[in-house]
Amino acid sequence: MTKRAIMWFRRDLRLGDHPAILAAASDGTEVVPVFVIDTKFDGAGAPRRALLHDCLVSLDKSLREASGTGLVIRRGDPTHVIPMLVEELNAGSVVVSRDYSPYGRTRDAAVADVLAAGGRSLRGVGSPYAVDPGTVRKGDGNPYAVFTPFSKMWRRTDWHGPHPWPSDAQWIGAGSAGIESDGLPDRPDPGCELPDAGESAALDRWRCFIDSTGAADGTMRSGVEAYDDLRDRPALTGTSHLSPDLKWGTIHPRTLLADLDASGAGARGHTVFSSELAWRDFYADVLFHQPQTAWQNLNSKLDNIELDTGAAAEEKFAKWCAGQTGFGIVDAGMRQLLATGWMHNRVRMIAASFLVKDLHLPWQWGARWFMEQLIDGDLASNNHGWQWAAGTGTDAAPYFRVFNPTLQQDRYDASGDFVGRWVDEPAMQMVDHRAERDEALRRLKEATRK
DNA sequence: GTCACTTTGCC
DNA sequence: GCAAAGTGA
Repeated sequence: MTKRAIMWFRRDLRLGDHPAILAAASDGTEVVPVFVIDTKFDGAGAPRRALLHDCLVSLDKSLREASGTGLVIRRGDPTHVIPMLVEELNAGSVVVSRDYSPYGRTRDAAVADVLAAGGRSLRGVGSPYAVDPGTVRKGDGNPYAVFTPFSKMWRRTDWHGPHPWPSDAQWIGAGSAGIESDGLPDRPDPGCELPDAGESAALDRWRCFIDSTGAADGTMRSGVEAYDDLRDRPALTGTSHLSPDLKWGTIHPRTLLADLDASGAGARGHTVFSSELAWRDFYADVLFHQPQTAWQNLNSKLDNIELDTGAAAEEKFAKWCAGQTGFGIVDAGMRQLLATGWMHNRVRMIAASFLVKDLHLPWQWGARWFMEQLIDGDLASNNHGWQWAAGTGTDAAPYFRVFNPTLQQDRYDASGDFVGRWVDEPAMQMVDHRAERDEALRRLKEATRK
């Protein structure tokens, strides 16, 4: 009798360079492609759920083209849905790409327990990272707390090369006899424009970034070669825009790293871009070792810092969310976020610093807002990015490093092109940066007083 | 214990 | 150029 396995997709919505699919399909095993719309995420941000919807449409289409059979979609709690499907389909195992997020680990452990009770197994193969969380360690076996030494070790760690396309997989999915899919629920209204979603769109974006000779400043370089010069200029398309693809796994960082090696991008472009992938792996590693730091200060010494609360704080927060702070680059970024579900990374840092240092609000408020609005919202990268900006996170460096939004704007948007694109009214600054900087430093000193 | 280093920003 | 403290080797 032919063996059958379930390929349970989560945030790995592609067919290429996908070791879990290859593992599921080995020895002629029939593979049922499944995605569970987890009711736990019903309240997640509409832009991200809409992009997920588009990624699922694309994956379903790719499966149908490859095999004439589609993605099996079920809605519910995976700890119930997956074991039920195993029964229904008489599958011997369930194969997944490992999920290292706090919720993902809990969910997968629960699913594995239920399956084991029925004599079946949950098999984790691969992850969304070039180097799995927990792999890169110091000489004494402990994990790194600072990025630079982590990244040096990360670069010395071997990662697996890209995996081949699963051309001989025996897919048996929606449309096959006896296999039913609930189909996709209605697409949530994202409230903003979304980029093209899916694996081929991701590969197009990437090829455009490494192949073109048309860097955004008009020099005859590829995007990756110009990356070091242009990545901090929000008015330009100097970054890859692959963050939503990495979030949903429509492309894998392995693919990117291998292409960088092969492209002759030059040592500098290669190193600067790949270090961004190292940041992604680093934050996943930090969150893996300390899951509570998703929403709690990594540096608990700052737990008692004075923060604003009450109606006045809510009012300041609302202005920040709406892009009505009166600081051009902050407002432009916040409006870009509302209109597109994406924000340039330099501007994320500036907007985050402003919320924490100028408005004295909890970084968690900003992190939650970003998670609600971003199409690339990833718990590890987003929340540890916020902790970095707040000075509570993985930086040996100090809280007293305070961004000056005006100087940042002069430095990275000197022409005013970016701010002008989103803001046309005169600036009425809601606070005095100089005074709030001093106030932030005062609160820090008080909190860290021995 | 020492010493280099910090997605650096500010002045 | 300076500030400035914790990490990592």
